[in-house]
Amino acid sequence: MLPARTRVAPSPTGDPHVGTAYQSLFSYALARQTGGQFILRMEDTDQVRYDPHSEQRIFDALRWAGLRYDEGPDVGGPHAPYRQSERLPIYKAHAEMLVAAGHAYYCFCTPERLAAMRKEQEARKEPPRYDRHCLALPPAEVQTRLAAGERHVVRMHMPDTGVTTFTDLVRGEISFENRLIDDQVLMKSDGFPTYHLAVVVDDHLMQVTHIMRGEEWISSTPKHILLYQFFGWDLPVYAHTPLLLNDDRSKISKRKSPDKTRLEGFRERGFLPEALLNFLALLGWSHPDGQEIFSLAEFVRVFSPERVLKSGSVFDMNKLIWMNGHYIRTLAVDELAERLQPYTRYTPAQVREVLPVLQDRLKLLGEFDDLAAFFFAAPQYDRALFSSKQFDSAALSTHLAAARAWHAALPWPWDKEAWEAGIRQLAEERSFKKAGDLFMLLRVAVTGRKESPPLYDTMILLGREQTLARLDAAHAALASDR
RNA sequence: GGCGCAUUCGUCUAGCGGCCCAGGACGCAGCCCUCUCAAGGCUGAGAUCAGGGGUUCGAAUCCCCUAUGCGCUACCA
Repeated sequence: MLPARTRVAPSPTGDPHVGTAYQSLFSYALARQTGGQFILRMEDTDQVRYDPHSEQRIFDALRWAGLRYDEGPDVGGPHAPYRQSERLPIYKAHAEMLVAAGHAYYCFCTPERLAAMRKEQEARKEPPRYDRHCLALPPAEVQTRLAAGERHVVRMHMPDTGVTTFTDLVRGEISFENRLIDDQVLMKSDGFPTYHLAVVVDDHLMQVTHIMRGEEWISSTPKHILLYQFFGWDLPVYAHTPLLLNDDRSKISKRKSPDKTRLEGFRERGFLPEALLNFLALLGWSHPDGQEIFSLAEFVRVFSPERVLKSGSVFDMNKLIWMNGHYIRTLAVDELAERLQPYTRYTPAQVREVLPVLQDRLKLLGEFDDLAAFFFAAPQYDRALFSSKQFDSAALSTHLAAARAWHAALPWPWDKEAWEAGIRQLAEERSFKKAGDLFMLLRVAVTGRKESPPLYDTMILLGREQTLARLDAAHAALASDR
């Protein structure tokens, strides 16, 4: 395959969106596997929704995800600028070319007239579309109104006949009747282009060969194709990917899925970018061998647009969390410790020390401190955790004292086999119904929790002094609570 | 309303005419391991392949119709 030039074109309108990473993933893979380039372009043509901080956050989010782009606003490239707001003269010139050729026209209709028109159309059960009021204006009048500086837009003059057909790489042939397509606004009255003009002009000028985008764009594609034809340009290849869905199967949205849409949210909670990317890849594509776990490099190698899925996928947070845990388990301790640094208040040495017993229990990096806390600070005992069906707190208290004395007498370093045998024997001597009950008593005493890594490992990590101190503290807590 | 796209276990999917009375993954249940929680291993429940017509010796797979869902229908992308 010839080198593909692909692009992702987010709008800097707020929080970096998961869809940007999702779309980037496929475009990135296609560019990389063909030895082409992947481009980032800022579609900042909406002055109303524009957020000045958004752009930098998008750069950071893509960098975090590991989706390196070859050209973009912050890295430059042969087709700069990569920010649409800095390309206004280009769009203006192209819009004028279209007008000159009769493929577009000036429109002076006010928002009020447009609104009234739509209302009427709706009342008559007609599809809402522009009535071409300004197409009929005499050229002389257009010139005088333009010269007078009257507010206006440029509209695309759609053909009244014919069918626009294109072959989508993932869905096959798709056709639209030209006469049913509205006369799309190309240039807004504020001098900015709309998406439709800007995307076509830029994709052509930037020599984009493959356009991969969400399926919500399918119905806009004929407008874009017609523009290519009006300009006399070669068409790019289109491939529309399935949508990411909310649990109710509607297009994923911040309002319905606040925990799934913000890219920064995934980072904050401690998802590994490789897990997120792997998961997203599976939402829009399937591996030819049915493999579910694969790296970005592997994805780049085996990706093919033909295997892109056709229907939208519900974003299953549960599975992502599972996958994140899986990736965490595959990491070497040193590597994991490093990755935990932004998420923990503990030192790298501390993290490395306890990680071996915590790694299998970690699903999100952000949960590490909660899991590790008892290693580094004496627990605050929750009296309820000590409750036993068999013993009252007085009895529990004496058992703890006995266990403490037994540990104190055990030669350090404690041997695992000897230690465990000792605990079991002690449980029997103190007439515990199950040895496990004694283990649990000690677990709560040592960790302040009912779930923890294996007791022996935990005590060894804590050390003799700290273990004895906690047994004392628990004993005191139980004794004072009467 | 119009146009478009889609439709296999709860969810993500495999399947491109016979190997499928449908396989895998997450989740769920049980068992094993086990001092708890995880991790891991095993087993199981779970889909009349949206419905109806065709085509064919044979259809989840091809064709048509219907239904449903979703997307678009802005001087937002």
